[in-house]
Amino acid sequence: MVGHSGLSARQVKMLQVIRDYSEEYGYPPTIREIGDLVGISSTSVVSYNLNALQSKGYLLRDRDISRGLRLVDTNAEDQVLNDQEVLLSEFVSIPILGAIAAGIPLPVPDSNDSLADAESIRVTREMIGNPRDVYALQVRGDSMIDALINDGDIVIMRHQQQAQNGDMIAAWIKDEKATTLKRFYWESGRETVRLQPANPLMDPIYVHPRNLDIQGKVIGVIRRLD
Amino acid sequence: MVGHSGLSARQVKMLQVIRDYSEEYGYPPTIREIGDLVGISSTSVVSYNLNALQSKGYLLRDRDISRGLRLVDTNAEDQVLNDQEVLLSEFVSIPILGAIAAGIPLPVPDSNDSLADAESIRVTREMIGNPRDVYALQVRGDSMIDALINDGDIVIMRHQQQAQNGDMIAAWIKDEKATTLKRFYWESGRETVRLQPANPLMDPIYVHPRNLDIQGKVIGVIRRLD
DNA sequence: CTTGACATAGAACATTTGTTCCGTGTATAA
DNA sequence: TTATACACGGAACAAATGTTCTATGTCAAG
Repeated sequence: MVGHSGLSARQVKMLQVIRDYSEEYGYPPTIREIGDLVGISSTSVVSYNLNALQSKGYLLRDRDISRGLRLVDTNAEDQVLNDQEVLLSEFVSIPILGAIAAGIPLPVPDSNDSLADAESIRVTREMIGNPRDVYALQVRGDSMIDALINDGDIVIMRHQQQAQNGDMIAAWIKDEKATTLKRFYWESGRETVRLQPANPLMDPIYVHPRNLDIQGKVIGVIRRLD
Repeated sequence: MVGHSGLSARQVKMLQVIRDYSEEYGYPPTIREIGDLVGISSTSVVSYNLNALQSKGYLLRDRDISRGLRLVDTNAEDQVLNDQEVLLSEFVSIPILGAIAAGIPLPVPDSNDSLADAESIRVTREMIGNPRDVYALQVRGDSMIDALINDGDIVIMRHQQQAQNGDMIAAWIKDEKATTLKRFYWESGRETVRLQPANPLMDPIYVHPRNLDIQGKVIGVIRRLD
């Protein structure tokens, strides 16, 4: 930066401060902000020097406009943005077949559910692996809190009727007429199934296998906040 | 003009008006000026739509700052997209910058974090909106249970230091030297911030704004079960 | 020494400008 | 129907921010 003849040290500094501030925030500083950055306690002095700078042709002021400063010496500074690299990848469209809540049975996918007429969500393939028999459900209400799943979340399921130990499953408990999402463990010694909430603070429940209807395996949860 | 998915016609026009105005005057327009140029008589409606644009990632607002608007530059990104096929825009690769846990500060993204050397996760674009300043963190431990987020989950964040009411944010609470994920609410009457856990059974905590360091906004959670 | 231009500081003031609050209409779901 | 969420409009409010006014000190010219 050259050619600041006729400017006081203070005015040069003010110009610099205005440039830096504008660069950082995308809009010019206020009189008080300039004062703070340059070390001037009085707004009138800042205004005074801004007028001086204007009359010397270094900037323009717009009267009564907050931040109404325009640097005349606008060197176009091109900011280099670290743009996110966009990569190609495979994806799959998963139909959202309906809702899931504690009190209602899960919708069961059948061949009538074509992708065409259902709402759907697209995810990358690595999210789900093999897309066969995969569908999604939207969570209604907060009855799945124990599974760390909240209203509005989308649960991605694979339709299957068996489960292995440790699988997170969606199950219909017949006695209670309730749907639940829990991890499945077969307690061979006691001939019962232990359903373990994801939340470690919650206690597991034990059900007889005949009282249990496995609806599918949870293979993912997607939560979109806005 | 590409990539205005999810915006109303009014919001698209607002973006255009803000761009043109900033270009012409060197500083952004006020709410009332935007209203005049777009044809909105009420300042609250302009503000309302500015907040919508912010939550969709198109700009940043600085609270209580006159003309406190920063356009997020989608230009560079669009440039990349135009070079490639449209299909590429469906996916975004998000760098996983590190871990998040209650007791450790969050990693802060900077320009050194290139996509090349970080682990990354691919998601569909509709999951995150504008990919600028977006990064991901892997959750370690179960200290985020209150936020319905568990060990191994991946949290997708947008780096920003302000928040609006209702935003789920990642915050560092200085007193307690702890990171937390909660919904942000400014209690204007009490001059404090209420941090509300996602789990409705948990009580909110109240912190003084000076004791709070907003690290970013949570825009998504991804959980992969195997 | 006195005068006047210049530069400054502090405070009061006025305007600009963002925020909040209340009400309306509409579309959708219960 | 009723309830709810969303988008909007208008007005009052509060915070921010620019302007003005008075006063002080310096310095060179008369």
